[in-house]
Amino acid sequence: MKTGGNPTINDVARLAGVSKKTVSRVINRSPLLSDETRLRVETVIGELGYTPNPQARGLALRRNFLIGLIHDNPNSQMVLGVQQGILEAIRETEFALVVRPVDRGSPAMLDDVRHFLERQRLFGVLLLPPISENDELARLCESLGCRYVRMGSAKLDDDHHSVASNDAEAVTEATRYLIEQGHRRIGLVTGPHGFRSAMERRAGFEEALAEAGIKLPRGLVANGDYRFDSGVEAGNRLLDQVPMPTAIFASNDEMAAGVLHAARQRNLAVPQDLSVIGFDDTEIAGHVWPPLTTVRWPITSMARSAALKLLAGTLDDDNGIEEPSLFLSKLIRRSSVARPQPE
Amino acid sequence: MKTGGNPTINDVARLAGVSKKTVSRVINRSPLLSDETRLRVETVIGELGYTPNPQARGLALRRNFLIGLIHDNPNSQMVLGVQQGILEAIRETEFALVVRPVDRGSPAMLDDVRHFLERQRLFGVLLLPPISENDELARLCESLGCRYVRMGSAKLDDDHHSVASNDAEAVTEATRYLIEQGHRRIGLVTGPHGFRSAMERRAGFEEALAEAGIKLPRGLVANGDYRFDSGVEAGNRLLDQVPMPTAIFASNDEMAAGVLHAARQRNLAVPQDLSVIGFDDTEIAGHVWPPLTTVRWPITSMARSAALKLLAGTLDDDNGIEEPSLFLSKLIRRSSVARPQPE
DNA sequence: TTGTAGGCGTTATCAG
DNA sequence: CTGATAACGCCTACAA
Repeated sequence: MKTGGNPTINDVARLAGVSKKTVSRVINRSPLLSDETRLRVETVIGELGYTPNPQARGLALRRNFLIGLIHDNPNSQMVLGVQQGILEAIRETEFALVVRPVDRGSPAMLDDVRHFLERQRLFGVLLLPPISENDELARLCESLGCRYVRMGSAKLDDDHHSVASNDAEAVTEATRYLIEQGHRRIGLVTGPHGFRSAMERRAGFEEALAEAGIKLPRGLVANGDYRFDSGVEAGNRLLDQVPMPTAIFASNDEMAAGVLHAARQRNLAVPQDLSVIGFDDTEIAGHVWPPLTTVRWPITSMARSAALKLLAGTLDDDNGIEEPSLFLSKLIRRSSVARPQPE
Repeated sequence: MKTGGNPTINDVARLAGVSKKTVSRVINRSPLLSDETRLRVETVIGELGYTPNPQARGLALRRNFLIGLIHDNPNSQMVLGVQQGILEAIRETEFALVVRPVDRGSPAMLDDVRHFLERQRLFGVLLLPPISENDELARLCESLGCRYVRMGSAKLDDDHHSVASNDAEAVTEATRYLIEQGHRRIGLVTGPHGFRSAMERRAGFEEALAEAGIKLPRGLVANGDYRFDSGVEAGNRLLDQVPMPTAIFASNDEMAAGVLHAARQRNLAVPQDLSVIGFDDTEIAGHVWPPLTTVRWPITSMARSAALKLLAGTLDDDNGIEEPSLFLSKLIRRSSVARPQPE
C-alpha cells in the first residue's frame, strides 16, 4: 500500500496475486469466480481497507453516482424530510445526495439548473414542489439526459417520473370534518397563485362545501402565499367579515399559524370562537397555541419512493419499478377545532 | 460531436485543430497560450456546449470536487441555513455539496462516517453542531485525509478547522437585558447535558447573574434537551416554584416556545406575568405568540465562511485564509419581555 | 475461471 | 507556446 493515498485495485491485485480484472469481478459480485479466489481477494480487500474509487468507477462505467435534489426551499422541514427520505433510499448504496436550491423567481433559474446539470452530470434528480411543477424544468432534465422524478400535490407526470400526494382529497376530508362539527361559514386562505398545491387544496375545499350545499361567498376567500405574514393578513381580512366565519382552513401550517396570530390579536379564542385547520403538519403545527389540527402528508416516504424510482433498475435488490406513485395524507386532529358557538 | 453522449475534450481538440492538452490549458486558464489559439478553442467549446467531465478531471487530478455536510439534524432551519451558506461559498465553482445526516446516538456513528468518507473520497467536510463537538469525529476525518471545518458555539479547534459563534457572551447580554428590566428571579432552561452549546449558554447566563450579584437557586434551573416538549416540561417545573420566576431564559427557541405553551396552559400572560427569551432566532420565534425575544447567530455567514475556509487555497480568487473564525450573535428584541409586575 | 489489451475523459511530464 | 505520451483507477471485450 502506498502511503499518502488510498489503496487501489492494483494494490489489491498484486497482494492477492491475481489480475485487476479478477478483483474487479469480486467487487462487482461476478458469479463466475472460484470461491477460493474470491475469498482470497476479499481478505486482501479487508486487510487493506480498500474501497473502489467512485470517480474512476464512474468514468469507466460512464455513469455517475450522485443524485441531486433540486428545490426552491418551500419550507425547511419539508426539505429536510425529503433529504431524509432520499437518504433512506440510497443508504448502503454507492450513491450520494447533492443538494441544489434554486430561485424560482429568477429568470436565470433554468440556465442555472442547466449549468449545474451539465457540470455535475448527475445520475438523476429529484424535483421538489413547487419547482417540480415547472414543466420546462422537467423537459430540461430530459433533454440533458438526466433522469428525474417529480414530487407533487397531484400527479405531475407519468408514473415513472412522479410521486404525488392527494392534497385535494385530503382537504376535502378536513373540510368535511369542519362541516360535521357544525360549521357553515368557513373561510379559506389560499396558497400562492399558480401553485398546483394551492389549486388542489382549494379545489378540495370547494368540493367539500359543494357536497354539503354550502355557498362560499367571495369574502370568505383570502389569498396567501404560504408565508406566515400572509396568513396574518388573510386572517385579518377573513375576521373582518360580518358575520365572521366560525372556521378557517389555511392552505398550509405557516399561514394557519398566522391566522392564529390574527385571532389572538383580536382576543378571539381558538377553538371556542374560531376553528382553524392547516396543512403539512410541520413542526410549527404542534408548537403553536392551540396545537393545530392539520393534514399530514407522508413526505419522507414519498421522497424515499421517489428516490427508489429514480434508481429503478440500478440497484441490486430492485423494487424501484414497484414503487407506489400515490401517497395518502391524513387528518391529524389536535385542539384547534371545536363546534361553533350557538348563535 | 457524437450523439448520445456529451462532447469530450477530444471533440473540442479535433474541431479546433489542436491537441487535447491545449484544450485542457484553455479550460484551466493557463497563461502560456496564444490569444489566437485560446479564442479558437473557446469558440469551439461554446459551439459544442462542452463542459469538462468532473469525474475524469477528479481522477486525473486525484481530487474530488464534493464537499460534505455532516450533521445530526439539530433543527431543520439551522441545517438549511447552513446549506445555503455553503452553497453561497461554492456557487460558480465546480464544487457540489453532498449532505450526510448521522445519528449521534448510534454506536455505529463513527463507522458510518468512516464508511461514507472512504467511499465518497470527499474533498472535505463541514461538521455542524452538536456532532461537530465530537473530537473523535474530527480525528477520524483527519486520519482519513479528509479536510474538515467544525462549526460550534465556541472555538472547537484551531482557526483553520473551526468557525464559532460567541454563545456565552450573547446569552450574558440577553440576561443582562432581563436584569435591566428589573427581573431578579430568572429561570433557566438548559440544553442537553454534554452539549457544548448548552454549557456555553448556561455559563453566559450565570455570568450575567453573577455580575448583578443575583443568586440562582437550584429550583430555577430546569434541564431541557432542546426539544419543544422538554421546554413545556421545564417551563412547568419552573412555574411551579414559589415564588415564581418573573422571567425565563430558554437555551433555544423551541424550548422557549415550550415555556410559552406551559405559561399559556396556566393562563399566565406573556410578557405581563412572565418574560421569556429564547436562542437561535429560528422561524418559530416570530410565529409564536407573543413574538419571541431571542438571540440570533449568523448561521448562514458562518457556514459560508466555514466552506471558504475548507476551500482555502483551491479557489481562484482566494480569501479562504482570511475568513473570520468568530461570529457575533445579537439580541433580537420582540414582545416576549417586559418589566416584571410590581409585587 | 482467469488474464490481456484497450478505453473512459482528463491532466502532468517533458520534449519540441 | 504546443503536442506526444503516459498516467489516474476502473471496466468491457475478447482471449486463453
